[in-house]
Amino acid sequence: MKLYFNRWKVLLMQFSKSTGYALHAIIHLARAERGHHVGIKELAALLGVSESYLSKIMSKLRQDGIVRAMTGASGGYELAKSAKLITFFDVIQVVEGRQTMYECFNMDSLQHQLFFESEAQASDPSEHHEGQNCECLVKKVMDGAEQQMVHYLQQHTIQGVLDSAASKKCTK
Amino acid sequence: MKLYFNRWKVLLMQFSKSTGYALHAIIHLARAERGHHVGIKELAALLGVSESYLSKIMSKLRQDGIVRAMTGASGGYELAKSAKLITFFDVIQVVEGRQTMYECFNMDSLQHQLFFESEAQASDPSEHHEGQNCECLVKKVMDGAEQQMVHYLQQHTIQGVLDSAASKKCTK
DNA sequence: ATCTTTATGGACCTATAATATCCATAATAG
DNA sequence: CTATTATGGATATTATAGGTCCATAAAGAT
Ligand code: SF4
Ligand code: SF4
Repeated sequence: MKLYFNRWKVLLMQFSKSTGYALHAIIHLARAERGHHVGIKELAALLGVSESYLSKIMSKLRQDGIVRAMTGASGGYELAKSAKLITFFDVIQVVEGRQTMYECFNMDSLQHQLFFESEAQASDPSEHHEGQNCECLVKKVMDGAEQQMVHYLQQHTIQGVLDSAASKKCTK
Repeated sequence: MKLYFNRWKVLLMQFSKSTGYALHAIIHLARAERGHHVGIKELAALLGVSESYLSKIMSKLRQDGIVRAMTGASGGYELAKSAKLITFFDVIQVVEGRQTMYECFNMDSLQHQLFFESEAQASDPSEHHEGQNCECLVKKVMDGAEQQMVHYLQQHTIQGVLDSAASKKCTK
């Protein structure tokens, strides 16, 4: 029972499950008391994911300075800095990477060259991407869209979510 | 030569190449004269992609009312509406789908329930997602971020890019 | 010192989405 | 009727997401 192109199971352009795991793990750490280490066992059980897999994600978070880890008995993870200083973007970036969301698929394509034909006679086409003053508008719009999202994610911290949750209390 | 987890080739959260193809194809159609049909051969050659593959994408664009198609000799594609009325979002949505970018990975997880523990004693947990007034803040931030991007993409039309390209002329 | 607990990182595996090709069929102009 | 062009089904290929297993290292407890 495979799904074919016309019935395309379009799932693209989604955050990975790993991002969800990372966010929820961080939030749990933020709720723990200062100085207390939370083990991978506890985290994995909480999120309903295997310890092996989650440990890979936690390890990346450690390498990026979001959390601290300690081995040995009564070891585990804790936040490396205040939850006020950890934005959604920080966490997401660790898992999803740092490339731009839209990459030009073919700079050698005929159309790409046509896009710069206006005054491409004088200089060589590849040079046009260096200077900031002469950028392709397609790419510009796509990058602009990404920036909108990034900016929003940079403005929302883990602490912010905790605070709102505490104060709001789901007013029904 | 495989890449392993620690060297994760993080490419996630990117627009697909298909989106690039779709956008560039639409732009080419917008530049063509009114009433003229552009064949898949021309488009595929222009973008440097196979005719078979591009035709799938064009077919989806047709189903969504972005372009019109005509079979037979001197057939091909043309825009179904003015380029002023086609936003980046319209095109992207066809290829990338319509789901939200962040999907909750596990509503049965212990943490999800903890998040709603505040007043979850009275009613059942699954009901909390129905009402708009009591939404999870993690999900809310993620959806908010998506909305920022979507809104931006909805404000930029294909015609807008063509106009800017014509007027600006890469002022060096 | 030795044992136990816990994180780390390498190698491997599997499922699925993204990308691509081939071909039979339908529709249209001339 | 014929040449041309889009359509859609079936299939193949490749890359990535998602997940497992195990040997090793580090740190606390005995
Ligand atoms: S988006 Fe612009 S710069 Fe990128 S390939 Fe297309 S025409 Fe070239
Ligand atoms: S993001 Fe919120 S609603 Fe979604 S699974 Fe996590 S706690 Fe539940």
